[in-house]
Amino acid sequence: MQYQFNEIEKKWQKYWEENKTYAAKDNSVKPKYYVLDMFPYPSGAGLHVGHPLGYIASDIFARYKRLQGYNVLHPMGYDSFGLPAEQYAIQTGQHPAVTTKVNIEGGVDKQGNVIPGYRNQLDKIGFSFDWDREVRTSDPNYYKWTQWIFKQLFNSWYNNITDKAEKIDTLIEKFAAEGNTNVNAVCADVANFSADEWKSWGEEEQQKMLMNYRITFLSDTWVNWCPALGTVLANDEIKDGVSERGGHPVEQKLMRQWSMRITAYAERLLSGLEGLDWSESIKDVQRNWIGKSVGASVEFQVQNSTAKIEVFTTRPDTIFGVSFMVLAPEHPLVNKITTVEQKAEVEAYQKAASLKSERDRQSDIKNITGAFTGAFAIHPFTGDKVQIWIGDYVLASYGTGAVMAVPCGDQRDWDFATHFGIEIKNIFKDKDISEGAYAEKDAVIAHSDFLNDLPAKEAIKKAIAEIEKRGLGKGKTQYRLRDAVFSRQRYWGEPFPVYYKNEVPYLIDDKDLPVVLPEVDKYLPTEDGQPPLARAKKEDWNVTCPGERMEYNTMPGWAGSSWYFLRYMDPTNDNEFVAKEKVDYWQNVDLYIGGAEHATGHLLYARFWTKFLHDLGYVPFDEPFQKMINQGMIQGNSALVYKVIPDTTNRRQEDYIIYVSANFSSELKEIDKKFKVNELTPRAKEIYEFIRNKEEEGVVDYFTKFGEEEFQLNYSSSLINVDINYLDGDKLDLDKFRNWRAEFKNAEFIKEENGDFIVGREIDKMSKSKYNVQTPDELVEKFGADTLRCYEMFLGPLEQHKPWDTQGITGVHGFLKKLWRLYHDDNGFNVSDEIPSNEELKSLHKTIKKVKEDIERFSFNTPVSAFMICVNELTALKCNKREILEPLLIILAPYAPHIAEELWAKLGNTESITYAVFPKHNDAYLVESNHKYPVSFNGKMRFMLELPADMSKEDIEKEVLANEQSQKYLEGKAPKKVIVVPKKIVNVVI
RNA sequence: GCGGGUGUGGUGAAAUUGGUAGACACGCUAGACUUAGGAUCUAGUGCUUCACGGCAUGGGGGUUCGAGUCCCUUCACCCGCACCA
Repeated sequence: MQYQFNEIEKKWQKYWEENKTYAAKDNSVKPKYYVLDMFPYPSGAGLHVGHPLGYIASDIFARYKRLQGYNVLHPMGYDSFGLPAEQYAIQTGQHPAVTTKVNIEGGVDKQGNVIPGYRNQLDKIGFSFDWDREVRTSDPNYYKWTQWIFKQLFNSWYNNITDKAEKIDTLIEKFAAEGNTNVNAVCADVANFSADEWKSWGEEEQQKMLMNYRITFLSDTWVNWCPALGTVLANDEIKDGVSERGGHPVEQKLMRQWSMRITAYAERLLSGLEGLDWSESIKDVQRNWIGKSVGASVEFQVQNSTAKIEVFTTRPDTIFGVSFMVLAPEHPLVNKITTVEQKAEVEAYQKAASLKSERDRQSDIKNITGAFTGAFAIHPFTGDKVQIWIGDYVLASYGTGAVMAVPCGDQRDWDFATHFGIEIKNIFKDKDISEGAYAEKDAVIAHSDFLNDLPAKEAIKKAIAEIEKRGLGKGKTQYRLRDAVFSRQRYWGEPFPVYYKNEVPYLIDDKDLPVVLPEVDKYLPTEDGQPPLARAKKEDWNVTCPGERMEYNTMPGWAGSSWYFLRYMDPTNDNEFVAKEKVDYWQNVDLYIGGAEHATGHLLYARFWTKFLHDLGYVPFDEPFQKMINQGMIQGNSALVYKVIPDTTNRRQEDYIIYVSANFSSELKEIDKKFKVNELTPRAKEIYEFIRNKEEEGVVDYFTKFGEEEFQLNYSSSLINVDINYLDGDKLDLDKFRNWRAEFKNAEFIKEENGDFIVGREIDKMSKSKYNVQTPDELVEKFGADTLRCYEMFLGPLEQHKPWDTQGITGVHGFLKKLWRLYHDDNGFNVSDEIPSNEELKSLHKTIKKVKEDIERFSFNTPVSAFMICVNELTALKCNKREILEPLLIILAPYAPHIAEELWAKLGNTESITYAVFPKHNDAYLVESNHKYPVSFNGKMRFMLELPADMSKEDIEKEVLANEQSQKYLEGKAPKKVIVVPKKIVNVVI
């Protein structure tokens, strides 16, 4: 009886759906476990084999946890707002909501392409998702709550004293009672005001003041404007100076935008990483992105001026080494302090710097440039005059846009000083700074007054104390993290629950949420450059706008994905974003699986929102994802064919395109240059003759003749990608290839001796344009979902990147067939109730032990091998005993749930295997009476010796030395030492 | 430059605490059965040597009775970040 995987899989997928087998219970006596996959964007291209890799791993873990008695939450949904659907809408006029629906549910797109649909593709793989909890960020019932969270952020401020976000009401009370003098908040630069002043202000003025404190706030900020996409981008959406999506140029533009005061959370986002079970590299990326530096801010008085220059330094211990100062060219003080003599030079420099893009400045770091302002600052301790320069190695956007330059301790300052011939003071004891700065923090300070003889680390503390004592500045911590821009000038995103009255923003009432995305005539900006939503008239919106207009921006992609894991706990709640008792039960995500590319985007924002919701008491935890695994990328394995077009002067070359099997590429090179026919290697001669024959047919001359029997082939060649579906291994199916496109119809092929045509290989990203996309659907059709699941895991460690290769899939498929045969004979299902032998029990129990241990350490590839070994052993033992075969199904079920269910049912079980009990291994079956000792001499293994497992060390030593084989290796000498490790090895040292 | 990661047969890989390196699978070779579905089974397969043996976990060194595993050093590739004061 054959293993009919297609029938079995359809049957069980239907059963699971009808019986809601994977529905999670919101209250249960079982312990909870939350397994989540990163939110997918449902693109029209559909799934390729790389996408489900992580889903398979998380599904195995979810199923394993159910078998271990956990109540498992394992949901799936869609991050369905986003650029591709909108770009498609701009091109075709089709509403992005329609495109999105087709991409998820399947159908035909506007150009007539059949879209399989994410959901259909996922269903075929047999995932144990609780689909009743599905969410889509573009669903008004979902984004109602994204808008609600936005309102909470708007109505909150960050109190540095309590170190958490608080309701804005508490701030308003303070303002009314005592003004802002005693308020310690994360906010914009604001002047002090009294309670009376506050009360004297009108509504509008008060609102404007509050905007400086709100956690989401409206302000004019320099943003990354991407003209091609017609929108602003966050820092994490830019890679190498161009937009991450599409690779378009980005420029700086001052725009009125919503931002999120994520900087308030910088310290907590940093320290919170400690307790997370994430990879070191992702944590490092986040640490780097947050960029904490501890130091001091110090003020330098400008000579003959009231102006002061504030600098931030991490090395206040080196303050006596300051020999000049550098301001960013954009620094506001530059124009004030520059002397008349230096004015021309400084302005020229400023102009040159402003013309350079951010990217140019960064790529041009070796070129040291700057200009002297002619002004001097007074050193706060020594009273010395120090020159003030401008230079574009100082960034306007970091710190105060100014540095105190310490050339002996900072390489950039050293380079600058050396280049412009500025004095370099050495304030380090016994350090040579003639060749470069000494930047390590382990020096001892010298020539520095009260800091002399102190090691740097102590000097830093002392310097800060002194700076504060003299009122020159204070200890300060600086972060690289910037507030996150939250507006997008796009259509397909969450509308803000905001309207404007006199250009002051106000919130739409909770009872009127959601503010639904209005219909517009076009998905493009208006003629005067307003975002697409400006096309909607006031009455097109579902809410009555109490002001003159609604907000025209929409929220960025990360809005919906920053809290989706909470909505899965309570997806249909109309009264709250998530009910308290549900979030109290489910808590945070126990295991999160997804790509590493979201390190500075989604993963940081979701942590920020979680901490914020925690501060307001809405969620009981302040980290969303406790453990995370980042699956590696599956790369495409492109197939390349060498296309050779012999050139002639008098003939259309396309008539004679020749495709050359990959193994001939070196031979092709032989005839590429001048050659003599009789000197060619046999294979190269083959090509020569092949083309020569063509030549005679066509009266053309592909070969240039140089002398007697000396030729050179004239040709142009290129490598073309062929569809990997036309391959069998590396062999190209020539009939399929000829039928692919008209131009291949009459193609000529130079094949291997055995008649095969071999393609070249290259590892690329999997993409349609390379014809190297493997869809899971094809493999499920051919081999079944269980095979695909096991194979994707069998490929190697989850985190590792690996090229896709279907070669090995037959091995995994064969294993499942072999498993099937254990339960069947020629007449059908046949399992006996006989008592199993010790050998059979041992095989099963060692597999139980290994599979459990491996899954628990997230080693998903090794259990597949363990299953194979077990099935091989049981096949060899001809074991068909229930007591072995029934538990085997349970441990296999997470990997191959369909075949497990089928055989489980055949064994007479009436309930799904999903909630069976994962068997416990019994050590008694694993103990061996004998152990085969590898016997080594001087560390080299020479022979095996089987001895009783409980034999004493002394007896083992005697047995080994008495063994006749040992005599050969001892060569009559007495051993110096014999190392015996019971049940491991014996090593004889001679 | 800084940070993180990876280097093991023809290929994907295994070896969890230092203890038989290469499990399991692909591929390949030979054979059996059947002569078609990409079926199934058996044997072999790191390199080298006729063999005894020797050599092998990117390279070099060290610790150890014993190192893929620990330490030092070096090379290659991949991924982040990058004038961050």
